[in-house]
Amino acid sequence: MSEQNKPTNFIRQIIEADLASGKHEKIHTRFPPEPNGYLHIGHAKSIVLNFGIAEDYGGECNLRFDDTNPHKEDVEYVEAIKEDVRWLGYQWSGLYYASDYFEQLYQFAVELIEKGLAYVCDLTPEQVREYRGTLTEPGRESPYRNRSVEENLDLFRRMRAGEFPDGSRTLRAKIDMASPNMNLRDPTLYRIRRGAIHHQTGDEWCIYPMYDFTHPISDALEGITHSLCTLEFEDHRPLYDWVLDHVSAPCHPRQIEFARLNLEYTVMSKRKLTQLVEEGHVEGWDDPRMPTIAGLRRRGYTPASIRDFCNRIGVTKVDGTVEMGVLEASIREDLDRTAPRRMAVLDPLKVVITNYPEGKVETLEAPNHPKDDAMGSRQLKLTREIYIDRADFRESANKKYKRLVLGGEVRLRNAYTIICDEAVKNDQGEVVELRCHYDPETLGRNPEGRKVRGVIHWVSASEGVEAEVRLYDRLFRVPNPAAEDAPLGELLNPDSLKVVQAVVEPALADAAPGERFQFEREGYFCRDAVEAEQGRLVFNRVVTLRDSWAKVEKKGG
RNA sequence: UGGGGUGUCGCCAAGUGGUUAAGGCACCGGACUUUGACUCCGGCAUCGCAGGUUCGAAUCCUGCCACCCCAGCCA
Repeated sequence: MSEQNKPTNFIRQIIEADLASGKHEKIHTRFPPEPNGYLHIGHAKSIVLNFGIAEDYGGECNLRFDDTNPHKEDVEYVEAIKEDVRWLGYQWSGLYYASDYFEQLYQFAVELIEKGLAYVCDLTPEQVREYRGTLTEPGRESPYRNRSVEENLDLFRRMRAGEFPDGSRTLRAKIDMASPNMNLRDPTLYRIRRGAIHHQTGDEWCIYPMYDFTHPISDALEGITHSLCTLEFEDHRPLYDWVLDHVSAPCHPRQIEFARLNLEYTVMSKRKLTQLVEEGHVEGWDDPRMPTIAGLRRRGYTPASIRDFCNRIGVTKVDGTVEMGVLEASIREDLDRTAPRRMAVLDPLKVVITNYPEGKVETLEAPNHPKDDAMGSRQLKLTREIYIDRADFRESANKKYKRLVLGGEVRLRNAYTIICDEAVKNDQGEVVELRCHYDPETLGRNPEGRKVRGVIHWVSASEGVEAEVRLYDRLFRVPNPAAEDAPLGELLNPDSLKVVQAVVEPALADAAPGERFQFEREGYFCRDAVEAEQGRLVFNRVVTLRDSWAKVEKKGG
């Protein structure tokens, strides 16, 4: 897989330069999710970047939960996130929580107060907003801005002691209310959250530090060398640096921003993903149509394919949108190499092979992979009655159609050729059964004097096994749902899931949960692990095969 | 109308004054084929616009234009 090709990007170039110049001997990165939701493919980009750099430069990467807002967070998410990171194939050097640093953070805040660089402000949230000014007008200084160090120290201590109600006071940095950068207009450092039970620290604290104060210090305490985050934090970098410049932190990591991932035909924001789940448009966070790691996993994506995808799309500061085709190409490339082949008929049409003895069951050997003998083979069962896919028969067609037509001949994959003699119809004129005869001389060799161009898949009617197959497609009908005005629910692709009752070859009956196959001529499928717990045989379509016939057909083939 | 960013093929993305402007995905031809798959061969851009500097510019300068982000006691 193209995964071996070492990625290069502007961040890696910075790191290589820092290593070459001796600025750093060892690189230390971190992946810092807030445990307030499930990870998605956009997080995978960050994970592959951070852990990939640590791997490639002999450094380390921490997993750190940015848990400074107890209102939104939960242990359920920390466990899910750990599982997802591991599943993607990474092992963190250190597992930390920003909440591990609450006491140290408090002391650093005290240090700022003592330096006259932070103050307790009694403005209400509404007043703070008014005082902040606008994008084009400077803000005004808070009337509490010049309290004495002693008073600030006292008030901050009492904030911690729980003496003041939520929203009544904050600790603010004293920077510049006229700064063109809004983040520098005396940003909030601490707020009061009295009733909150934090998932790690319980009720030990009733004041909580803000991201802008917590993040640089957490990075510094862990000895992070390069703090990689997304573009929307570019404006926060001056504040990140201000904090570290004014506090006695052990080091000063460098924040570097890159563009977050946008993928066509899906959404990535936590709010919208939550909406999909809560409004019942999908069955849950692990619905195979979701761009979550859990969803992709259940769909049948491999960790390697996701890593490969992340390396293919690169890392830059350009705010772009990647086509689904790239993700699909990654999983196809992986599964083409690794998935055993099987036959499954998704839209069964019965075929009676009239010259095949009734009751006979012939065992045929079929390779698991056309190009990899090491993958072995499995047994097929041929009988007088079989199923083929409806789409593989037409009463008549032009020469571009290579499948079965009335009077025509086609090869049954891994078996004999058959010639169609009759199409039996019901009262509505629909074809309900085909009567064909086979050529016993064509097993493993071509018939004399004629060329059979088509090959179709099939399954024995009596030996085949019934299975539910879920055909997934893109969740939305528009490339960029987030940019539309209409409610999310109206932008969904009505065909994002089609459930069919299929007949699959016997070997598929004991597929392991999560096991992946190529259903020949159809696509890649994976046995649904959740349904497997109930003993149900359900397959999810990971992705279709590339289909050049569909293009020919569309053009009038 | 303030500040911070970004503009190279349909999509992603190399490129860091002298290269025929990498590569991947997609697309279009063709070969092969017991998967209309895979594989293979071939095709596919003058770099947002306009000026300027230079023997030479996607790369430097100037001026425009377009798009993204910022006014949470969210991250």
